[in-house]
Amino acid sequence: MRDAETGAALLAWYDRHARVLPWRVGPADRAAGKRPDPYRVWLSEVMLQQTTVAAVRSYFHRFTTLWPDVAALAAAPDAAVMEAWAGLGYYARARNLLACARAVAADHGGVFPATEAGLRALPGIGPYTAAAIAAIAQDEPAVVVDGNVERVVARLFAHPEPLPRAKPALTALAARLTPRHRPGDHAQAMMDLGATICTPRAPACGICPLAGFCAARVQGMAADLPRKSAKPAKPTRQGIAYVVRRADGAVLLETRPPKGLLGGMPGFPGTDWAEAPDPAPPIAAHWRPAPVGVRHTFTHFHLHLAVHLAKVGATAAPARGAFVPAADFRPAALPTLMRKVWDAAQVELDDAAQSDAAVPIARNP
DNA sequence: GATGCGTGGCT
DNA sequence: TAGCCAAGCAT
Repeated sequence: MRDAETGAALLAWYDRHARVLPWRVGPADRAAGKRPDPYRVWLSEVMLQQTTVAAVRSYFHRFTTLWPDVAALAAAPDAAVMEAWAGLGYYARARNLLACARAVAADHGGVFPATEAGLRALPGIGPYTAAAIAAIAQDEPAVVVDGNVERVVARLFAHPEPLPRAKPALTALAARLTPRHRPGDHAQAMMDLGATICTPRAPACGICPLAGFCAARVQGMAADLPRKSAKPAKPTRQGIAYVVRRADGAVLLETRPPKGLLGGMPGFPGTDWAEAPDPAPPIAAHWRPAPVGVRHTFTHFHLHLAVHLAKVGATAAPARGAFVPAADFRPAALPTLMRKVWDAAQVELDDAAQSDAAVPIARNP
């Protein structure tokens, strides 16, 4: 087979074209034997789960500035970590990140486990992330399989089986290419190739270092692989978000339940999100609808929210949530949906002030 | 194995 | 525009 030859061509390409990323060790340091910091590799890999490099950069910088090592992160308050994660999405990652940091600090002497199996046992570290840390930070010949690798090997071997059923077969194919020498660079090379050349649509086969090894290219079907089984359509759900300001400027917020959608994050009280939600305002007040609502799309449904506004007196007692003093309220600490709600609440009747996130209620069916 | 879980960019 | 997609994990 030409597996070894393929791997060599990939590493040769990587040595010339590796992307410069804040969590990577540069070529000179790598040649000098320097390994990347497992903490930074772990943090970046968790942030990169289902998330683009462009979105991760500023968050990675903020986290490593606030918490330069795993001990510092383990000692951070929950709310500070959730706030720093606000806007990045998939908030279970932030909860597991903190749980993992505390487990490493408490149970492993502040040092990440040296093996893939040890890493895999930590919260928020699944098969991909364990393999990535083991390969990149610890030079273990772990088989790293993410969406990029699946796509690259599906094309290299012209594997026609649709995902997710093809996952085990693609993992076996990826294992054939994984070298014992420089497995971390190999893994990063596969992912760089998938992100920049072997892209989902319109792959740049003309400049691909593996073009001569690619079965799909020979068959003219690279752009059609990997096949994917059809996904169900997203339903649309409705709801009302309630924005209450007290006379002193305090804002009524509640912390969402620790699990589930936007779990553990702050937000405005509201109805449930359903086809026919049950209106239950969190406080007695004179409510008026904001002139614009909010549209937001989650992974598995579209959401249209009406925004209802009220001002209340200094002694008003809410049935849900708690008033946050104006000085402590930061919209940036909210998940994006709730930031859109806040933006909509600011629009009042001034059309010129409408943000991109706010749309006229009339457009919400 | 299927489902739930965010967000922003791209076509 | 509406859908697709991105360095997945937990249950």
